[in-house]
Amino acid sequence: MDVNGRGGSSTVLSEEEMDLRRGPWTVEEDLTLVNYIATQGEGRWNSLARCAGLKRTGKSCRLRWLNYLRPDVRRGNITLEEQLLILELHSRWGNRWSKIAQHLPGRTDNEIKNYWRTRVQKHAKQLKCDVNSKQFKDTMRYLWMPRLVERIQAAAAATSGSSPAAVAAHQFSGSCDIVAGSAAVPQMAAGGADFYGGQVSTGYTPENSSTAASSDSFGAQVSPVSDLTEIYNFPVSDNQNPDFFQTDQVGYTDSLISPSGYFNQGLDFQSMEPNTQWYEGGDTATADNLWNVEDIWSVQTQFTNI
DNA sequence: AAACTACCCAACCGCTGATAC
DNA sequence: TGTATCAGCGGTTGGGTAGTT
Repeated sequence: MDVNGRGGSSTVLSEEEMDLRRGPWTVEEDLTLVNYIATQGEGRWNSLARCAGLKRTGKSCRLRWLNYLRPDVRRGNITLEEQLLILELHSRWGNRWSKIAQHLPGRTDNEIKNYWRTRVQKHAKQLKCDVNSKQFKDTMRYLWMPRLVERIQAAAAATSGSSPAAVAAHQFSGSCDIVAGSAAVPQMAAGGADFYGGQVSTGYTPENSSTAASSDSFGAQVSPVSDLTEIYNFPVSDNQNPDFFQTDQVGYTDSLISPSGYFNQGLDFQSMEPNTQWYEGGDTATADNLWNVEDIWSVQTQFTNI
């Protein structure tokens, strides 16, 4: 069976011969694609593109559907929980965006990749270190991630003491001696799949089209500065004296390199299945700027002294 | 107000592995 | 077995927008 439409009398036309369109999708194209998939299903993208009457490559149709038109595509800021997960999974798998995306329901590999390149790599650049360097990985592992945990915990506590997010944050913080000062604690897996309860629902509307409006019209309220910049907003950040920072952070620094520390144990994300409904409500308001220049330099100084 | 810069992200490109013939 | 085509992945780019000078 030629499921891909190959062979037979079908001829493969060049893009020029087919007068294929490129560039941004129009609302009409979006609707055509959505309606076709609604009735015929997805897959076999090249034949789908032809049968639907779209002057696009199958590749383009697939990408548009997966990254934008799918009803379960989640839009808006990357939440703190998602940031934490991305950092952890990237440390484990590297640039395996698709694999990482499987653990963030509703997020696309493209979105995660963009997040990483625009936010995370920017900070590596600010720290004047390679994103793959040990220094930067340590920064992520021992500073950003614990700080994210703190913020998740704080956010959860502020909203509700018994919400799934609050419970999760409690469990998560309990597993981090950097935050809670305890090493003998349950790991992330203790929270398991219900670490973040909640539903993903972002229905497509014509307004969502990239051509109908700019990126911020579909709710992607992106912070002008990296989400991660907030991570180092320590109380001492206003103090320009590096000695003050180091003195104040002795205990913290010690815990960072504690062999029994939480992040030495690592997060047990392996127990998390793809498509797990793990976030609550979509906290899009918390992914904002946290990290100022002084903090960056403080961190740099700190690591050069470890 | 205009010019410039930085940022974000949708879309494209090139490659690889899988599959059908 | 070789070839053609497809799906999917990661890397890259171009355009729009917001902020700054």
